Amino acid sequence: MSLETEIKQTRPFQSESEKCIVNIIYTNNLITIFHNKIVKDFDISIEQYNVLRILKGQNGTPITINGIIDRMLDKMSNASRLVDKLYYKGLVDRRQKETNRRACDVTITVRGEEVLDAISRSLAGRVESNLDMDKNELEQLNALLDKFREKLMK
Amino acid sequence: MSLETEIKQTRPFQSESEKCIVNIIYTNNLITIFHNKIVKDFDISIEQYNVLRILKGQNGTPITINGIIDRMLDKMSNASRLVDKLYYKGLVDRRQKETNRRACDVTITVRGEEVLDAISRSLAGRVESNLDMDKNELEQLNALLDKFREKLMK
DNA sequence: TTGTAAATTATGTAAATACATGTAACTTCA
DNA sequence: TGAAGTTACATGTATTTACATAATTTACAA
Repeated sequence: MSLETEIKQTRPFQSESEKCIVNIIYTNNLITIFHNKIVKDFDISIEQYNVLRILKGQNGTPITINGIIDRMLDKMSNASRLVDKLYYKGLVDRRQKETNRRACDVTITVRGEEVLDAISRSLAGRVESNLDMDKNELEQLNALLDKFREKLMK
Repeated sequence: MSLETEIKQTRPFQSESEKCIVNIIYTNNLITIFHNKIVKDFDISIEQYNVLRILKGQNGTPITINGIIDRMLDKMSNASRLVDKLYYKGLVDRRQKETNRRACDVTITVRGEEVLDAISRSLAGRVESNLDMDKNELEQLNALLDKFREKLMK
């Protein structure tokens, strides 16, 4: 089904680039819907899940709130409060740095890793396994998205 | 700059499809940031802008709230209240249908069209004009996104 | 040292959102 | 006809978000 049909758009897109933008937004929304369904079962939000992923990626090295913001996909959220909520759920640790008492060190807890792994397994099973596209095609899609962003930021 | 570098991810992605998902989310966020900047000047939100676009696409034919929801990219939002806000800004008209008094007919006002056109011009100037990619590449990107969604929904 | 600016995070607040529920209008079918 | 179920939208409410501002610590220049 074409994008125009899916979003029930009557008029054609004015340009291929306009269509690209709408296409990315729409595809992202689909992904979000899938992700939402999955993380809801684990009682955290997508943003909280992303923070856990960042912490796991640190391999034990602590990271500050600013470091988290740097690595967040959606910089709009309030990292302080996201960490706050994860902290009260026992999924992350947070302590003042010694070298800089303004900053704080955040790490993922064992419990946090368990939850993250469970979510990742669930995601892999229910989303990524569906994506039986050629590796070539996926690489091409990634390359084109990279180029798209590069042009957009220029 | 590679996606891994941009989001400062240390570990490599586990699969090309995982990378695709993150890539789409990240690219969408960039688009959102651009769009946000632009519509803010016009004192409406992105969601409200999308509703105006849908109404404009109707070419004068009224549409119900359910019709709007059907066509919305992000079905999560509350269409009633979006229309409400646009109504109080004088950008849309809303009246009870005669054939079905539960339903309501929504149309864009002249003022609404003016605002929409101004935003579209601004977007075209500041976003789409940057996208000087080959038409071929854009078409390919669109096709790959279409396929991606198709697989995801399967 | 001391005053001023910058960095880092936390908090206050208004608005937006998600989700559940309410309400009125319509449909169906015995 | 009229009770039960459905549809279409509005509203209530708890949570989240965006944005501004505060609070604390650090850096640095005079």
